[in-house]
Amino acid sequence: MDKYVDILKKHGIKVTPQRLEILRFLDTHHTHPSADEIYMELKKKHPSLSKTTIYNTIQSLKDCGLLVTLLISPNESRFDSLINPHHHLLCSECGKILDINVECPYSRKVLAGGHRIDEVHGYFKGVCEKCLMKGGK
Amino acid sequence: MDKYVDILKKHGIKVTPQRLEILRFLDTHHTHPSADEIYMELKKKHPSLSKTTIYNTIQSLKDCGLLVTLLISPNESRFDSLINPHHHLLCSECGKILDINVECPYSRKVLAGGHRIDEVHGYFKGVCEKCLMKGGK
DNA sequence: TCTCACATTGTAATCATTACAATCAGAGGG
DNA sequence: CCCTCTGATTGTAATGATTACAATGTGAGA
Repeated sequence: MDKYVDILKKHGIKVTPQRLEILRFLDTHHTHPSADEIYMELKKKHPSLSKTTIYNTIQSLKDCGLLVTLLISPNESRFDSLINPHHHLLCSECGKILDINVECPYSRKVLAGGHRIDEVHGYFKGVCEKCLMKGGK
Repeated sequence: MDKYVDILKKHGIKVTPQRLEILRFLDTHHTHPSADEIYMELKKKHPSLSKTTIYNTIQSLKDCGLLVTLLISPNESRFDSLINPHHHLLCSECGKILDINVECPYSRKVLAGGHRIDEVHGYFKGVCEKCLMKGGK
């Protein structure tokens, strides 16, 4: 049986082909795609797919804690299937979003000051190593 | 002479009443307003103000390094006049964005891995102390 | 097989932001 | 003090991501 069927069942949401495809895509492509990128890619194999379904499914997966929304791109939301907490770098040259695994003292969702912390996001903006090499900027 | 006149001159951009008002508002109201909130507030005193001017000025101030864009709210950009780097908490109860002054090892724009870092953003999502007290959530 | 709750689809609405063209303003030169 | 010219401001229209909504499809359990 499919690994992703199990995951959906375990989280108590209905298993559908669309949800399976979206979950599989996010789990195997850690490119932090936008909703439109997911849509364009999956439409190839599943032409009747609707963009509304993308948004609905993203919401469902988020509710299950299987997905996080990255707030790094000014134009659109990017999505990342949740494995372990990590930070992200948006490269202003190539536009790619890279995973950054730095030690973060606040990843553990603990914070002084009496606030309750549910999510921790760490974003860097700059130029990635590859572009620095290429462009000499 | 006005403090804000000096700031604009020092950064080599033209001094205009609109820019002065927007800069003053951001410097005296650290509520992380959206473009619309700035617009609504300043329109009271300056009825001919255009929303395009808000966006243009925000861009100019950003280019000068006087302003940073917060991408913590899923719906819109929030703006913060830059004093010292700090992190932010978005409270899901009251919707307010609070400054969080925690020690962050990456605030100094240094990062291993060969990438060039220009901006560091730390976002927390949760419930602020005040709402926790009130709601008992 | 039937049924019903829930998922999917497509279209239309919403809303922040950007593009663009016309007008305005103010610093500097005559 | 007026002219000029560059850049700022304004208003309207376009863009594009996301959401709302209504109609249709589907699959698990009776």
